[in-house]
Amino acid sequence: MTVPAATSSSDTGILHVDMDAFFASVEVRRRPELAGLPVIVGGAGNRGVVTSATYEARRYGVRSAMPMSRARRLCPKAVIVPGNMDAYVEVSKAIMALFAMVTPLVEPLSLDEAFLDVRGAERRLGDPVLIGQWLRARVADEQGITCSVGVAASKFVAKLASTHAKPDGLLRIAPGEVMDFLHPLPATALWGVGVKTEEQLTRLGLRTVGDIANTPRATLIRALGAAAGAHLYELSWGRDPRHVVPNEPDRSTGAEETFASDVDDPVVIHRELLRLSERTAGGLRSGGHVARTVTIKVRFADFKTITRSKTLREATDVGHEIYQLACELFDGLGLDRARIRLVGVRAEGLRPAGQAPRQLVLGAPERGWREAEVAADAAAVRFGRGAVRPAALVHRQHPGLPRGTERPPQT
DNA sequence: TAAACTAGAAATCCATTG
DNA sequence: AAGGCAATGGATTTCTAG
Repeated sequence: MTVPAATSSSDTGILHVDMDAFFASVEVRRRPELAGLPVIVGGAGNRGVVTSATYEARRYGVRSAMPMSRARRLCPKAVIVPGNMDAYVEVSKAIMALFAMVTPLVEPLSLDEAFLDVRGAERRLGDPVLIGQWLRARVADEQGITCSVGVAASKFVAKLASTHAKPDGLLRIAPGEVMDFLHPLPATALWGVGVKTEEQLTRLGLRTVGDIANTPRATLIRALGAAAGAHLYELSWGRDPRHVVPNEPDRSTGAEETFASDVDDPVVIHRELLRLSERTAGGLRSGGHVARTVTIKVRFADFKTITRSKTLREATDVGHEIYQLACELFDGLGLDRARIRLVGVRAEGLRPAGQAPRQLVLGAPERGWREAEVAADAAAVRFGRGAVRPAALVHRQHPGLPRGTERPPQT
């Protein structure tokens, strides 16, 4: 990688920092005997997908989000390891702390990547390229993993640059180089262009970013909708006014789970809804939030997926209230032992807890639940998760028995 | 063919309200 | 009085990304 000495990079103050093959890299660092091998992180069960893969595995065509069965066929000698989310969160905290040393203007996109606006740090730390190299060295030293950095004047060019630099590289795109860099790229390189948008673009005969740039705005808006059309047109000319915004508040939190095998027993479904509701409520409480809208998601055996939601007048962070609502929504579907692959529970319309004090209605059925759940939160901190849980969830989880096959306790 | 999980944004449809 | 309209909030789906 080269850093042109004569160029000032002070006009490109946005960095995109992205760990290389993050989960897989952390696994390799934890288990050095895996170094140099094709390693795949993902659900080991028969229904898992690839979460992350080392470059050795990618050479065989393994990609993240790929069904594990397919990945195994592509690369039979790959070492498949289950994820250790706690370990990834820990590394994530460390790198985010490193970013914070550079600037308060850090916008995390996920556990392993973030935008940094370093325009205010130049006097103190040097130009953006220097800062990028410093970050890469520190991440390598302290975490034993590599990362890549894109440097540009805007967020989306910085992101494309880091992708281009991978693995273990840094790329700066100067303002004068943006068009030459951008226009030959396939349209799918643009943020927001996925499978469906690509189909639309192909229908219009548009393959590259340059093709989009040379298409009338109105045509794009007609084909893609107001927001996406205008957005893509602007991006294709290298225009991206979005700022680096730290700490966007959460808008929703939730949990979903795919059964090890399809379930048609409503009792099992309800029990799962309870578990997911408790987890969702725990997420609300740990974030200091309450929510007004509860959404359930049901995916059937044929992969058809529906959602149903309901909005409360009073926001809540109580698992049992969420569970009640989730059950109402599920029962309202009127299913007759349909084969279900996945259920999920989400809480939306988040607001800070304590803003609107909960009215305690004497004799209301949910009275006391919140207190019980807060106590359970505290016990979980002291004794570990699962120390306290609803009775309906106690007789669970025989090790080795696939989820979804156990019978409900007879009443 | 086999398809996790978490999340945000936008589009569409619908009902209510003024 | 009737009808239309905009604004708003909610429900649902769809698309995208890591």
